Amino acid sequence: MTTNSLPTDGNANHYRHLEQHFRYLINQEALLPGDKLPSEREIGEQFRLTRITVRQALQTLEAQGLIYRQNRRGWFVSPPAVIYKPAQRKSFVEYVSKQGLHPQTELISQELIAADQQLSKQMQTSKGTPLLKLHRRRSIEGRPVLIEHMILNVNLLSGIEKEDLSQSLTRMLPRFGQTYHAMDLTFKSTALPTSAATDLGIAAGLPGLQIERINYNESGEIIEIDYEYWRHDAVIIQVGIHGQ
Amino acid sequence: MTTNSLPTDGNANHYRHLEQHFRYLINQEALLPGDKLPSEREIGEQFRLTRITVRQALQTLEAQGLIYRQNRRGWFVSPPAVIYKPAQRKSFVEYVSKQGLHPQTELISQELIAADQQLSKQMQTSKGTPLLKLHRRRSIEGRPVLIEHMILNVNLLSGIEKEDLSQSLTRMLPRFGQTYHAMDLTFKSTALPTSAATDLGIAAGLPGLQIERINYNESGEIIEIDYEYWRHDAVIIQVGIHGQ
DNA sequence: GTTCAAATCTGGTATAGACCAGATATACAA
DNA sequence: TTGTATATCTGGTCTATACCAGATTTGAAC
Repeated sequence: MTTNSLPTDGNANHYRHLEQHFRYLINQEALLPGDKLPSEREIGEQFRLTRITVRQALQTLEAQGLIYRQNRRGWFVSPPAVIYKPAQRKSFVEYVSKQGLHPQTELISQELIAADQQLSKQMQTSKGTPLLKLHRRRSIEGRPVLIEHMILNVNLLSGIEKEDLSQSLTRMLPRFGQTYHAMDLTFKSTALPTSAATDLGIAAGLPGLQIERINYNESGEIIEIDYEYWRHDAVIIQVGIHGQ
Repeated sequence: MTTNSLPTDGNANHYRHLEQHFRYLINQEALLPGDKLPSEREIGEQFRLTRITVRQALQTLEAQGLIYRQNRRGWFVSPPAVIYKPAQRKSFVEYVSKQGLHPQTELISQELIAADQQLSKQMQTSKGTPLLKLHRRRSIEGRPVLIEHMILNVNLLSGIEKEDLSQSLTRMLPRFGQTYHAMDLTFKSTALPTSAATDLGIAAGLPGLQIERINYNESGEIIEIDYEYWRHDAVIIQVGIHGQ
């Protein structure tokens, strides 16, 4: 058999060098958050590496949260992660702004439905209860970072479906005589489901952080259940646990 | 230029089919937790795909937490994730066992040191305070899932360095007149640092979950600071937040 | 200037083949 | 039976090349 390839140098860890190169540029602030990296092909030419090797390096940097990609648009330097402290009960807009970053919320869809068997059980309410399903996308510094699927108990928030639902719910609740009192949180590091990945404009199957949040009012009724899918590199969670 | 390749069929999503195939086998329990998958080369032959394509499918399943790899040993089906509820203050051994899984702890290293400038600040104690650095690996069902780096204040736990430190600290503390009272937790989804990845026997740069935990006693002194690096697919975290 | 179709650029997916290092199994010697 | 050297297997890294689909830019027509 003839071989028509160059030597493969199969264990030289070229992609680690590339990784170091970009890590250095980012640390030195030669590349700033939001900046676009050269295309995979350009990087390959510059470093005399194949695209596969270049992609491996970029994917490693992505796993480390230093860069991210936008489908068929290119690779970009990640903005810093936002710190989320659930116990403070601040709205997304509030805690992102306080950290000097610029939040945005888009309403993707809303739907008024009646609770079926499964949903009524989940929401601890009776069958037929009116529920509002919300689907929103939230961005920081123009980068989509989180997809939200919410289910609200409209019996506790009657008329809420007529509000501007791209606004903060946390701030809206007092007008309906409700406040978040207790919440149950579940965190899980998992691959983003296809739909969430599409909404975030990234490739499916990338690692992400899933947060499930059940919000109770003072009476212990469920106001709202919230499923959030975050870009893995966009958030740091801090929780304090006190007393016995 | 001559072309000596077969058509590349460059957008057929073959690896999604492979992904579905194994997902199905795992769901049907034709493949059980801990089972070894065929080698990448065997899978490639069976499905007439290149190894690169096969690897892409396997890596996607890995991101979803369904399978994991051991360096140069092969791919295996993941055991179910363990649920960790920090507020319950149960030991690792306790909450893993309660879920019907088998925990193990290995002490990798221990070192008695004196607090320098930085450490004393971190531990909120005076310079020169004796500290114990622990480095442990914990496994579930024989699979290493977490690397722990701990720093203990020996002034609060004098003589602890003579104990068997592969045992549960949580259970050991009462003997030293200490109990975990409050804790501050920070969660971050990030790539595993090289050292942690090596200790877990996996490739560096894979996504993981980093937990930082600061444990306080009743007097508000720091007993211990704990840095944990978890396999991303090995743990689900649940926290309840109550009261204002 | 505005509109819209075509060219171009970018990442996504894929084939074919290769060498390396660590883990494992095998066979042989003591 | 017990080591131990060796062959083999497996994933890890790499070259070279190709086509596809969506995003962006370009340029011509209006």
